[in-house]
Amino acid sequence: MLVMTQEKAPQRSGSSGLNALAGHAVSCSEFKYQRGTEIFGEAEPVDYLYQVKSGAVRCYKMLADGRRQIMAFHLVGDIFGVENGGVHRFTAEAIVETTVSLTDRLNVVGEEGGRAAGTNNVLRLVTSNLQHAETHMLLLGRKTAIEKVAAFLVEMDARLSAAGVLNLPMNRRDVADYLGLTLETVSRALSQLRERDVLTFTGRSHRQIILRDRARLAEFDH
Amino acid sequence: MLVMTQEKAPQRSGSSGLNALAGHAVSCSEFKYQRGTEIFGEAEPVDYLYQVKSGAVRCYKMLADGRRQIMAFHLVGDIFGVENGGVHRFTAEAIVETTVSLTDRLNVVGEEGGRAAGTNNVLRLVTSNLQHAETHMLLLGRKTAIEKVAAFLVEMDARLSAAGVLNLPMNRRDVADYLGLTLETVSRALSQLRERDVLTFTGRSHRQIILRDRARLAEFDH
DNA sequence: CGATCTTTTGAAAGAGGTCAATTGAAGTGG
DNA sequence: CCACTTCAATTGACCTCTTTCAAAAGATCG
Repeated sequence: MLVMTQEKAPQRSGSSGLNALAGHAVSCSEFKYQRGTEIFGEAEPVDYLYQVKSGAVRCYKMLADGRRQIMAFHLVGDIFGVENGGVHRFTAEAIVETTVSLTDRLNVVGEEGGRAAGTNNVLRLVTSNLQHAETHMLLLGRKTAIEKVAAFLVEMDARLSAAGVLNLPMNRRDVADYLGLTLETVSRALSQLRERDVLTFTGRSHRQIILRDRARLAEFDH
Repeated sequence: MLVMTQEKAPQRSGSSGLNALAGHAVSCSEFKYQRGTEIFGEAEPVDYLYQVKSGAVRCYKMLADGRRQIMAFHLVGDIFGVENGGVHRFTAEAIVETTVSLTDRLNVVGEEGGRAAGTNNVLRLVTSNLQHAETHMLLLGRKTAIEKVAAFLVEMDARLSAAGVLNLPMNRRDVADYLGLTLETVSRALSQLRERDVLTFTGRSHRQIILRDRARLAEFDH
């Protein structure tokens, strides 16, 4: 697992070498991953901090028999791959063709040493991941299928709704593995919300969703 | 929620007479909470860092209709109550009579500023909480009832097994709310493990559990 | 256009939840 | 020490939500 395979090796893309983290000299460049390819794997050593420039990433854990739980989706602007021990605790994969900017991790920790006015970047990052995890545990442990799907739509709406259209990069199985459901149940919940005029699909793809009644959607998401 | 009620007010235990509330000079003292009382509530401002000296604490979130999800149990030695924003994201309660040592949070951050050789305390703390949350999401989203209960026993065994006896401070409802189950399902799973000779109860209480076959227990916990 | 992948939908089965009754443990006051 | 009460845990019967299995319709792509 420690060897970079051909499939997974990042391809350097030709764009700006500029630094996202209010930056330092260089230490940062961009890579492109084809859809479905692994960015890093569980138990691999941590080398970098990643930021999504375009595309989307899923981070997940798996059980021995193949059951998968997606901990989080990372969309444009999100930073991920922070660990404290030297090893990744989960796998990260590109959901669609994804460009990621790679920052040398030690360099970032160095910045933190600079201590910009009371709050430090890495701590804030980890804390916001923890916050998301806590909210998600409540969802996984205690919400019904329709509540889970509604909560997912609300979350995605806040993240990537452009011009009133929710353009999902992930498929139903990804959504299901994020919510602790099966893909059929996700599909049924979406159909139910459509029947009740909470949402519509744009003509073509069933991954483009228009939220017609956010108030009523919010009612489903307790 | 911001007012300290009589029930919830911590009782100073007989230790060092130094003042935690006044803030800076000395920043650590102990408080005792009766079982079932709140240590801090959701949306309350963050003032301190807590460490369990004796007893046990449950941290949970609730939905409007009363469904509860316990994010974590904190046992002797555990530190909890770390937030980055200024407000608690969940409620913390004493499960049994519990003594907690209270540390001024800013003071701790100050120490962190000292930067003890590369690793920083608060970051490590938050990261280990996040790690636990990630593992727990896998459990909540993808494990069966018996797998959840087995995983719970393995976790508790590692934490508080003394002299071969697991002495649980929490009741079945707490366990259920931790695992995303009902208390009846937890009870049934425990009975099933007992029937299969994986565990026994000590004569008296059903909160004292003897693990008779850790290897087989681990098989249930995938 | 054919092949593959995705999504939806239906029917049946199953895991866990709900409701209810019973037993057991713990604490209280006489 | 013994009723009496209360809380905790177990167990059973039934029900429901979600999963599983299967088929078909749609979308995407070479």
